Amino acid sequence: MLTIGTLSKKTGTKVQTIRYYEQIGLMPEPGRTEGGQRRYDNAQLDRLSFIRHSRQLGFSLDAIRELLDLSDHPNRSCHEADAIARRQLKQVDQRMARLKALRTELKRMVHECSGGRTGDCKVLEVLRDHSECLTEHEEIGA
Amino acid sequence: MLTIGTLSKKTGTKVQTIRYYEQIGLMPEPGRTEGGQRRYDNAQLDRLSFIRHSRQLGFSLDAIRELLDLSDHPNRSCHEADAIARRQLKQVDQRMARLKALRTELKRMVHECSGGRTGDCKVLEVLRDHSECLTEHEEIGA
DNA sequence: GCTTGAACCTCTAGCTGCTAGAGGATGTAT
DNA sequence: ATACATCCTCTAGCAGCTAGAGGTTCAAGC
Repeated sequence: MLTIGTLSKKTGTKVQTIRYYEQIGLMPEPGRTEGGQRRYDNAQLDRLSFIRHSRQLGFSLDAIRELLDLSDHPNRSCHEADAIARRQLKQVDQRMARLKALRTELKRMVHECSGGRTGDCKVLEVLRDHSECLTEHEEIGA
Repeated sequence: MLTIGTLSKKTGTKVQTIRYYEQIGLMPEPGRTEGGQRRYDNAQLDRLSFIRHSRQLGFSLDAIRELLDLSDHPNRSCHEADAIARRQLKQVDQRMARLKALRTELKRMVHECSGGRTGDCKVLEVLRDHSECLTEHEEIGA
């Protein structure tokens, strides 16, 4: 039986985050001691590791909820899991493409900075005038 | 003189967002009609465009605050603006590197999916067991 | 001048995915 | 018995918006 602190260390998840996952129903309610402290078993350790790893791969908590559900039913078709992963891959591809465009723009800005007064600063000038941009980058939150 | 709605259309910023920027002090308090409606001039249009464009390039609102401040003082050295842009570029580079690692992993997951039962699903298996990963990807929020 | 209706106003609450802190109870080692 | 690390719940906060309720104002058409 693991305390929440031990689980925290083993998975690299903050204690507060574990409680948060329980609150939103991603982690099941664990057993408690007489005094009311949470105690976890290995199944729960596995589940949290799964969540953690999925987060590291960028899956949203909603997607993880679906993936966990699929994982709990080994006889269903894995078609859905595959679809979720593909969706995630697509998102990553899109984000990378956007970042690439931003990078180009940023590089150009920095490259052209002559180190003089802010009045002549290329960095600020580019920010002032979108028309100077070589690439389109309409989306925010890349 | 522009209404908030016109400003919104011209900059592609939602009306609520413009009011939010005013609330946090990123946009100045505009003039008002007798009835209390906001009216903007071209200086404010420029300022919002600057903010918008900076957001598109991924700058945080705090960074933008600094950049705006620098932009308001044309005689200062542009060293700081350059530093902010370089910092941003570095962040973009880091995010891209992380995304690249994630992409590799996701691609592998999806590629190995055989389309059978979830019990044998490679996607879920990889999520279950981090040790199967070829790359490290410790950071979240890539 | 009057009516209509789109656009404006303020205020509050919500989103994702946590994180931090207050104020107090529990568990374990000595 | 005592110390003190860890646990508990609860509330509020972070970025950066977004949405909705409930009410007012503006401008155009008649």
